[in-house]
Amino acid sequence: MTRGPEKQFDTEIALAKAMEVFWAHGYEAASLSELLKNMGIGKKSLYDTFGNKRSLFLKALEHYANSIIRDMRNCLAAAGSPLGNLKQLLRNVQKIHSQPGSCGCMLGTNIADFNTDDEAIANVMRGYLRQVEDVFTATLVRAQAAGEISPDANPRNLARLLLCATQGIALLGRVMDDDTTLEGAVTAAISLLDCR
Amino acid sequence: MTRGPEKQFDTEIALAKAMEVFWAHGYEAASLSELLKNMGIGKKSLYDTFGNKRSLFLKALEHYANSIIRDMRNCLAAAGSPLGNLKQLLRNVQKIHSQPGSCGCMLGTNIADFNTDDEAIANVMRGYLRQVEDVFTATLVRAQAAGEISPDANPRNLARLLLCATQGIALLGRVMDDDTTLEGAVTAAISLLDCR
DNA sequence: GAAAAGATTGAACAATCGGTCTAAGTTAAG
DNA sequence: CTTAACTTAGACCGATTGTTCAATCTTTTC
Repeated sequence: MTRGPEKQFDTEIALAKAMEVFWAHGYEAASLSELLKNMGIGKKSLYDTFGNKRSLFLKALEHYANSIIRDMRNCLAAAGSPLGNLKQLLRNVQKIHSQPGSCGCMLGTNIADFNTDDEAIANVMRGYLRQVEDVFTATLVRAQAAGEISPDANPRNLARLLLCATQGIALLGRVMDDDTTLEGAVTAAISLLDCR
Repeated sequence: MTRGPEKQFDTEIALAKAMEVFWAHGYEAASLSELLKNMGIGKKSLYDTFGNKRSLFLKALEHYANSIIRDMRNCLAAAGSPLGNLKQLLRNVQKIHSQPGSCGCMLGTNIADFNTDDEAIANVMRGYLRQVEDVFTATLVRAQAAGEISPDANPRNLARLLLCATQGIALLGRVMDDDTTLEGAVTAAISLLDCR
C-alpha cells in the first residue's frame, strides 16, 4: 500500500479555506502567502496537491458553484408554492449580501477579476451561470403551471433577469453600508413577480 | 510666468487613456507599465501630474462616472415618454455590454476588485451608485405621473432593482459569448415595466 | 535496521510590482 | 549667453509575486 507518512492536512478543508480567500479577494488579489496562511499548509504541499494557483482556483470555484447551486435547488424545490420559494430565495440572497463584510458572489467577483480574454476560465464561468439560470427557469415554469405568474410571461427571460439582478445584488452588497438598496431591489422584484 | 518647456502631453487625454486601462482590467490588475504604455507618458510625469496610482484611479473613476451619468441623464431626459426613454436606455445598455470585448461597467468591475474594507474608495463608489439610482428614480416618478406605470409601484425601489439589474448585465457581459442572456434579461425587464 | 516513499520546510528563482530619484534635455526670462 | 524652471526618459529601489527545488523529516515495508 502507501508508504511514508500520511498527509498532515485534510484536502477538502484546505480547499474550502482556499475558496474563502478567492471568494473574498478574487483570483489576482488572493496571494499565495495569504492562501497558505489560511490553508495552514506549506508551499510545496500546495503545489503537490493542487498543481498551481490557477488549478487550485478552478477546484475552489467548482466547490463554490456546486455548493450554491445545490443550496438553490434545495430552497426552490421545497414543498409548497414555487413562487413562494422563489421569493424566499430572493430574501435570503438579500440578507446574505446585506451582512457587513459580505464579499459578494465568488462567480461575479471573479468575472470582474479575470481577464476577459481568458477563454478557459470564461467557459467554466458560463457553465455555472447557465446552471443558475436553468434552476430559475425550472422554478418559474412550475410557478406558471401553477398559475402563480402570468401565462404570458416568458420564464427563460425572467430567469435571465433574475440572474442579472442577483449578480448585481451580490456585487453591490460588497460596497453598500446599509441594506436599503438591496432591500428595495428585492422588494421591487418580488412585487413585480406578483403582478399578473 | 512659467519657465521651462510646456508639458508634452494633454492631461485630459492621458486621463482618458488611464481610464480605459482601469476600466478593462480593474485597479489591481492595471499595472503601471500598461498604464504608462497606454497613456504614452513617462513614470515621472505620471507621478508629478497625478500623484500616485491610487489618486490617478480616483480621477479616472470620477471621469468615468461623470461621463456615464451625463449620458444617462441625456437619454432619460429626451423628449417624449419617460418610460419609452427608459426602455431605450435599457436596450442601449444591453447592446453596449453584448459587444465582444465588452469589459463591463468600471464601477462594478472595481467594486469587485477593491478590498471590501477600503472605506475611502467605497464611499466614492457609493456616491456614484446613488446618483445612478437617483436618475432612475426621477425618470420612474415622471413615468408614474404620466400614467405609464402603475400608481401602486414604488419608483425608488424599482430604481434600485434597475441599478442591480444593470450592474449584473454589465458584469455578465464581460464573460458571455452570445447576447441571448442579456437580451432576455432586458426583454423581461421591459415587459415587467409595461405590466400595470 | 535498511531502504523506500511520501510530506514538509524553507531557501532561492526570475519576474514584476509601485514608487523614487538622478541625469539629461528643453524652454523662457534676464 | 547664462541661469533658472520645468519636463522627460530611464536606471534603480525594496518588496512581493508565483513557482521550483534541494534537503530534511516521518512513517511504512521488507
